[in-house]
Amino acid sequence: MVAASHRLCTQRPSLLIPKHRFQQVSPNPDQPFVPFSQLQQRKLLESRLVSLLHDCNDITQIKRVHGHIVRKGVDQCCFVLAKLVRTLTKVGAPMDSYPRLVFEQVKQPNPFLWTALIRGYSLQGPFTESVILYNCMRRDGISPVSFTFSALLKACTAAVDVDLGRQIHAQTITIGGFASDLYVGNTMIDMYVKCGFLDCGHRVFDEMPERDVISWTSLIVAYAKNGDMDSAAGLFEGLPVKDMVAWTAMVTGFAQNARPREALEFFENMQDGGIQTDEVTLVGVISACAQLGATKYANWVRDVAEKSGFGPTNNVMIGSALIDMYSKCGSVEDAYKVFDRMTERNVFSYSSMIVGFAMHGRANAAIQLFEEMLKTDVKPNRVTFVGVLTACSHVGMVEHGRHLFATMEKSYGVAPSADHYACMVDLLGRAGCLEEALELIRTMSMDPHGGVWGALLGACRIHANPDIAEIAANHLFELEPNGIGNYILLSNIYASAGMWDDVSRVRMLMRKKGLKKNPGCSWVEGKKRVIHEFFAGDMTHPKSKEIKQALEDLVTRLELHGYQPNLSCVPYDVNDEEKKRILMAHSEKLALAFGLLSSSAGCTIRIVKNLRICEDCHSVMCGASRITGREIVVRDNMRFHHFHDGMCSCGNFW
DNA sequence: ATAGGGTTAG
Repeated sequence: MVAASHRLCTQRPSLLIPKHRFQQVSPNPDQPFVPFSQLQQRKLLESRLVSLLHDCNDITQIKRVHGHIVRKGVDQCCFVLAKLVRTLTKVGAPMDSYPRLVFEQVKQPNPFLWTALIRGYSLQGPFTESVILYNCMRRDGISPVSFTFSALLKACTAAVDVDLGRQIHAQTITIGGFASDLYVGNTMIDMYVKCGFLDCGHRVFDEMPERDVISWTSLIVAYAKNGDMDSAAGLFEGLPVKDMVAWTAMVTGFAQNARPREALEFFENMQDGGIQTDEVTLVGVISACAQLGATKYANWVRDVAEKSGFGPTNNVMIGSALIDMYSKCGSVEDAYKVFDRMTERNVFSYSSMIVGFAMHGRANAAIQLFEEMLKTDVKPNRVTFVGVLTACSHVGMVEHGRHLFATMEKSYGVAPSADHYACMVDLLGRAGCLEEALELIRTMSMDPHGGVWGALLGACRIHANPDIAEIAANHLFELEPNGIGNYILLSNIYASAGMWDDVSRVRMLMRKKGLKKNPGCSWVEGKKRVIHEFFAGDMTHPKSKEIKQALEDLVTRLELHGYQPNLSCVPYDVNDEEKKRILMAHSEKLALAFGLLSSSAGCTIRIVKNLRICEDCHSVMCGASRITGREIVVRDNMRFHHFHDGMCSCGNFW
């Protein structure tokens, strides 16, 4: 019985119908007309019903077909009903209601109908229901099919339950041959890696008798998510046939691991190879551009997106990614244009825009947009609050921030996380309330992370408070033993307070740990989307001579306007001449000089820096914007600085 | 049936 229905169900009769019909109508006088057998007619009917179900997109359509099934008297046909259950699952009908009822009305469900139900629960949960059903199925003596195991493994993945997954893995081996099934193997890899057992996933991969591009891609993604792009690239290299999804996994992997240049490199190779691009690829590429801050490149990517048919008006994800990209490329206006054009907005779109305003010091715009958002159906999330609180912090709106923080859980259902505490510490700290900030940390119900203590340490630098700085730093040294920035910040705080013994103590500590200062690096976009990169003291650029000369000329002019090099920005114990030399070689100054040389008057100069901009460079940028009449936008690792006519948007407070 | 997706923080 089981075997018979099995044979019935594995056929895809829809492809056979035209052929049968053709044979019937072809005139052949030698062959008498043979009517369809009852079985043939029934198969024809079933395949028609299945294809009807295939086109159903909502529950009313499905109900209509169901009525048809009942009227035609095939309401016990498991093949058709399995399709019905799968379709119901697809449109999101709750498993316990309609799909369950369909299943329970059948006297002898076949493996496919069982599996359709198991699969439904593995998508919607409760995931234990999938396992219960599997056990019932075995108890009734029904043999599972490979699809059954895929569905069960998917439930394990969704429930992040590797123990159950291992049991099912064992079953696929004992029950007979299922472990060598390609689909089962692929789902198994996915289960192991999503549960965090990459090595197990790799072993399954190694043991599979047959693999396809999906097996490889699952592993590539797993390595990428683990931060191991080199292994991912090694696998990708060995992948015989690379499809769009595999390429996209590489592009996205590099983007997510802060290696935007390689992400773009892969994207370009992908295009050269004639591989199609879809919205998922573009999201990765846009995110890479955002990290690079490369405006011309960004505009090109936007063109590519719109030519491929994806723009802010028809795709929320692309739109939100573009908002982020334009904000990070220094143009909050362009970001807002995108936001404005979007026909559909979700929490990502709003949060990205709010964060964008905050980054650019447009706190009022951020808060206003937040209030606008509250009038819509879109609910704020953790990120939204990080954005608004950051905005308050940058303009010193202490009271507003306090109020938001106090009410966010009650009014909006977002419980403050350590990140939000970090924002509050930043807000209070910048406003000079260092003790209150420290007290707030002490009241936290969760463990404060590096961000919280880091915000306090940063505030101590602004307000020159070495005592509290020491408390914050000690926590940071424990939490982030290799975070070089913390040591430098603390030593700078001691240095400005003239506590030289403590300065050398911190330096000793750094030396003992073998920590070296990250090299400062800035980049600026030249002509033709080429990105020019400068390290501190870097003389490797082909135009180094001109750059050095241009910088000297600029500084000479600035000195006439009262500029004096801020020697305290050099935390080394060297003479003043040497300090001046070091200051003149800061990467952001090199980038500025190159930008002035290589762009025409009236062009905004956009510079991106990997570290926080130093005070001396900040004042040079201010001065340069005045005497050259240029707009200068610097993105450092924290925020944006818009220099215009001698002033900066950060209000010299960063 | 099975693979790829956007935002935050010192």
